[in-house]
Amino acid sequence: MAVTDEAITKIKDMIISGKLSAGDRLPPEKELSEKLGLSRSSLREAVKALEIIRVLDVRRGDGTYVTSLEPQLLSEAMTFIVDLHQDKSILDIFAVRRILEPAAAAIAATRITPEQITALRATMENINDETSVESLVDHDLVFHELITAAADNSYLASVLNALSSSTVRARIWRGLTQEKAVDRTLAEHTAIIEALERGDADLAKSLLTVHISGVEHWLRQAL
Amino acid sequence: MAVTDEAITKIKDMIISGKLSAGDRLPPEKELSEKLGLSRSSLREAVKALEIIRVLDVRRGDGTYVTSLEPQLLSEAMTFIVDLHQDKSILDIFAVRRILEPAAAAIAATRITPEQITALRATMENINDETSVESLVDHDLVFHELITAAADNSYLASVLNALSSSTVRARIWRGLTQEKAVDRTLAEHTAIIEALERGDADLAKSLLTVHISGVEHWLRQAL
DNA sequence: GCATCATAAACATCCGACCATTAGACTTGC
DNA sequence: GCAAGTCTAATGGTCGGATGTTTATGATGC
Repeated sequence: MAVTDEAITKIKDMIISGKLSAGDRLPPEKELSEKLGLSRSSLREAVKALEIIRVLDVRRGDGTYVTSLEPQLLSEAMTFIVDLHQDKSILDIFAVRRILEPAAAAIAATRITPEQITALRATMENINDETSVESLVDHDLVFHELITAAADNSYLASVLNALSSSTVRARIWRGLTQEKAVDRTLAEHTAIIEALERGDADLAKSLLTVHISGVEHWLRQAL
Repeated sequence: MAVTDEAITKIKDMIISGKLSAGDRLPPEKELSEKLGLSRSSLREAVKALEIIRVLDVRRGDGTYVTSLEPQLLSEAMTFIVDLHQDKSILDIFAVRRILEPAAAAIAATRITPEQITALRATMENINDETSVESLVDHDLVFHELITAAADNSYLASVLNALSSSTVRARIWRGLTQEKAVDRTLAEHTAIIEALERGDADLAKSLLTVHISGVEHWLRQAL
């Protein structure tokens, strides 16, 4: 194994074993490189790799720290990866979403707060036929993130958010607007909000399944 | 943004835009660094970061290539990340598994092949009270991977495999053996195989839910 | 045709220098 | 005493080049 990979493994192990905890500061690059027995250049490659997957947080002029390792950071790292995979088999990704998101909605229905309902309704305002694709994507992102957030499981939210990154959504919404399917999508969103508000987990789950399947169906014929 | 991060973004964009496709070879480090306007050292940090998330494949003495970007590679990258998160909220991770794996089993029940059934049974052989924890973990890994593989959705399998990495499993099995719960776990595995063999999707789904919930329950009281 | 070897290309590693930024100590002025 | 500004040491960011190691490839000889 290359020295850089060894360094990555060593740092990873230090975190898993608890020698390094969330928020801890690593020794300066020069010192750590000597300790691990490699050059600063090679160590920096290792640190950069761990930085991109949100394990380390490098602050210039200050030092390098272990991130909070919160689930949300998993989402960022996963999104980066999924963005690169999306063209390969977007339908497979959608199939996973179709499993997770209805389940998330069912959980959300049992514990969503009035404030979250209000926030959901807010995503529906000021949307009409002239709304730009970018704006539609933004609202759609917030809508679905609010639902997954209401399910109160950060990992569930992370995986879902990564699987439906804004890059993926953008391409889909572009298609939806061309197909004049925006109205239908918004109507489904409205129905979902109402089900959540009534605490009807079963209906919310089914509505989400229908909602996602609809987009999936459009995708299937568009490809 | 630092030059290294710019390089990461540029390479990523080249892949997303299609200028670089799976299997393509990148220009030599020296040439690419000049093209992107940064030093070779900095470029190498970018390449290393993309290598660890399985986007680039660096072959010493040969060159650097874009990986196949197959879903399985997503799993490797995700596993690396999840390993670092596991202590934070393993119960949340289990909750996601409890959603995904029963759904995967239901799909698997409709399309599993006799060969896959045979392979599943094979994971049950030679297991008894003296079997080491490491061996139990291995068999358990194969058992669940076979089910997710039978569902025939690489992304579903990738996410599931990452969420139940061997590191996570190892700790759980250590607990299970202490609790003398190995027999029960194996009995549940047997029941799942039979349901899959009969093509009973509904039962397979429920059995998986029960199976995972059982472990979840043990975990909840152990923590 | 096949095995062996020589060569060049490409990545791996290291070193040392210098730049840019930051946190924190310090000074200043009130 | 306190607030604002300043200075400095620590730390990461970037670079260029030198050298080692591995691999692919073509030449060579049989």
